[in-house]
Amino acid sequence: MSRKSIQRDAILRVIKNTDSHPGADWVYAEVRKEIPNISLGTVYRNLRLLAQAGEIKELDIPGGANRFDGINTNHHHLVCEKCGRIFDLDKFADISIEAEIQKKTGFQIRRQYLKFVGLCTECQKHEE
Amino acid sequence: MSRKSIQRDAILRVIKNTDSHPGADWVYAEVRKEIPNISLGTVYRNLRLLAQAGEIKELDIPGGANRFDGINTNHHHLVCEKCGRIFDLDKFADISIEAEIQKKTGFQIRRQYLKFVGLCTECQKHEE
DNA sequence: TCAGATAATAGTAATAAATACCATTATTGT
DNA sequence: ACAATAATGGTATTTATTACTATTATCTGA
Ligand SMILES: [Mn+2]
Ligand SMILES: [Mn+2]
Ligand SMILES: [Zn+2]
Ligand SMILES: [Zn+2]
Repeated sequence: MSRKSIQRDAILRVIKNTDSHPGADWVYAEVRKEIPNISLGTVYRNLRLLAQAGEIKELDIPGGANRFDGINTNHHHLVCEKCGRIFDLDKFADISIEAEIQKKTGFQIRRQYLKFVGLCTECQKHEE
Repeated sequence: MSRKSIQRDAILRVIKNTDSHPGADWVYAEVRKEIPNISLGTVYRNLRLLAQAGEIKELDIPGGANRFDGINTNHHHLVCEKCGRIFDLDKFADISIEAEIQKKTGFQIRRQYLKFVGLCTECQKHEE
């Protein structure tokens, strides 16, 4: 990722300016408002590159497309399995057993992902 | 899932008898040794049903097919991003902030997933 | 015991997400 | 400005997973 491009800048700006944890398709639609002929492949490639570079996060979601997160600080997520929305969990930032696990298992930990799957308050209302 | 079938029994037995967290394709190959003409769709359908029923777990893996886990007790995972193997993390069983989160956010938590992504001891050796 | 109801399957077609490819364009260091 | 080459757009392809449907297997209860 050694040269810059207006496409990558736009993609990064879009993802940094929402807290909705969007998928690649939403990012594509947003960036197209600025750069109408941007390729979907460019969006995927740059989202991947930005995630590898640690500028954004990529989230694996049960039964759906991957989602991206412009916030790269340590935090975790609530995933609603009804509406698909993803909420941040800032307060409980760190699962601090990482060092202990590294020592006991020898596994070299690079990233940790904690997600709670369930129903958001909205969707609880609409359940009978 | 009200009627039983020999296909579903075989699928469940296969997944309960390995600790390798296999994908659907591996389960398919294994069950075919017993039931050579079983359909891949049947494997997928039953893995999903068994996961919904809570008999097995389904794991979302970065950049790969979903994996399944015959152990349905509370435990978490180490995912090696080089070889793709998944290791159990039994000792540190429970992220116990669940009740606190439910109270503070109102989110109704049904399942929790904690995974650490990095390099297993094997793959660390083969890195320069 | 067996006949009707219907859940489950096999085989195949279709979908959706993500990646691969490649000729063209844009960026960067000199 | 120019050469080197990273990055893109447009398209084709792959891969995982689901949908469809005619047939088969399971279950219930008369
Ligand atoms: Mn987030
Ligand atoms: Mn496990
Ligand atoms: Zn919801
Ligand atoms: Zn490994």
